[in-house]
Amino acid sequence: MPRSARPTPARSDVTTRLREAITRGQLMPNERLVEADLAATYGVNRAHIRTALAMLDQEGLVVRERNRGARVRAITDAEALEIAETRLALETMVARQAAAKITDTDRKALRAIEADMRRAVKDADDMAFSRCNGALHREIQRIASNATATRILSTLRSHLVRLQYRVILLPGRPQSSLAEHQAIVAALCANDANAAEKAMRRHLTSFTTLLKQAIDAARHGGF
Amino acid sequence: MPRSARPTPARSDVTTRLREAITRGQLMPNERLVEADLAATYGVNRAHIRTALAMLDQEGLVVRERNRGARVRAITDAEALEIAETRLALETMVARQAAAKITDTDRKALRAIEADMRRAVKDADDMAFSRCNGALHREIQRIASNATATRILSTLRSHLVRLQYRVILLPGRPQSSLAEHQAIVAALCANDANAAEKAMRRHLTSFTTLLKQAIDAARHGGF
DNA sequence: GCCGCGCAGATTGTCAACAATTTGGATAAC
DNA sequence: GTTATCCAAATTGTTGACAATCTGCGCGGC
Repeated sequence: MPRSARPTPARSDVTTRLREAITRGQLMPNERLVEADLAATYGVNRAHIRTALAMLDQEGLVVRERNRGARVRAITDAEALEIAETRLALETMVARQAAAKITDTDRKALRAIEADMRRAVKDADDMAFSRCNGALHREIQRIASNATATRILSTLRSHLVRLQYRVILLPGRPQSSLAEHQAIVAALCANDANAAEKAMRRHLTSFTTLLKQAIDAARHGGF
Repeated sequence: MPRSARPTPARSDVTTRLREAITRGQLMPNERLVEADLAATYGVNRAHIRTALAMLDQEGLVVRERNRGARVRAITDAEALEIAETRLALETMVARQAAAKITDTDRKALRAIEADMRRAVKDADDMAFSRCNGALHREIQRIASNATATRILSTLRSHLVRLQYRVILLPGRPQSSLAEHQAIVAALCANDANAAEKAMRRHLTSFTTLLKQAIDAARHGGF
């Protein structure tokens, strides 16, 4: 039987679609998530929305109060830093593990992404740079093949994506970030776990510091 | 109105009860979780069970296959090590943060738990020791007040509890574990972030190593 | 004996209706 | 003008029924 007119048009993962809507900022923090509305929007039953909200609650992207419904969880500045630091701790571990497991194929993949990233910096293409950034980190996680850490990092990232742009758009950030990434790639390709961990720590420390500055600037300046 | 005959007898968190049933081993790995049965067991509606299963799925404690229901997720040996290593990375960070924030009240609490632990070792009371162990780690997390890391660690722990006993019951383990914990407490009380991180790393590295040995022994020996 | 076929039971997926609760505003009292 | 009270609309919580799907078993053909 051809599935031309499929009965469930990708309705299986409303959770994914809702998650993306939140991380992309289409649903603003503290915005109420009315089950009936969401059901209508995504063309599914209220039960689907209900379980999706339960999962996103567990994931920390929404909060639910009994009889009061769900809202997009607004993360505080302090929490953003917590997340950035937790990410740092995990990604340094992942970098170390990746250095121990890397193969020639992996090296090629890393260098390809690095080349893309260099190009993006030269062209001053922030969007492309951001994509390469994500791709590189994900590739390192794939090499480390630590499913547990990868899963946790992906949920942490979903909380950070919105803030990330503030940092990337800082003047001179792409250049220094590129250098940091190159150091990471070099260490990984050399099988040097210590150097890889150190390079990743330096990279993410710098990210965290800049994030902190961006947050402070937002608080005092134009909020 | 008095709530003598309360309408919802703690039915609100079937999720918690299910989670505990799994972590305590009352529900075995790969055991099928039939919604109707669970609903009857816990005296709630199938919808409750359904959302509980969705959350525990997100948490990684159960797996669900479409139209085939949910089962308790069986974690592999490799995964157990992944989890232990991830835990190590997070708890070393937490130890560092706790050292930076510790107050006199916190110091007292830590020393009290340490005393309990010493007593448990002297009495060779493994259960009490295990409780103190958990209490100490939780207290350190509370001091660090990194909600993000604490949340992640609590789910990681839920995966490790069953394996934990294998390690604790090894001969001589309580004694060496006690010494490791004392080093951690001392470093924390001295506000020494570097020493605290180092002590925690040593402690959890030793735990991870023993866990690895226990796994290998189980594989080759009597499993 | 072995393999495919199909049926019945068990189980999950979907849905709509109803009950319970909250929320905002209108109304009345002061 | 302010506050308290109550009602109606909106929203979530709960339940049961039905449809879709899977699973195991018996039956028949070879």
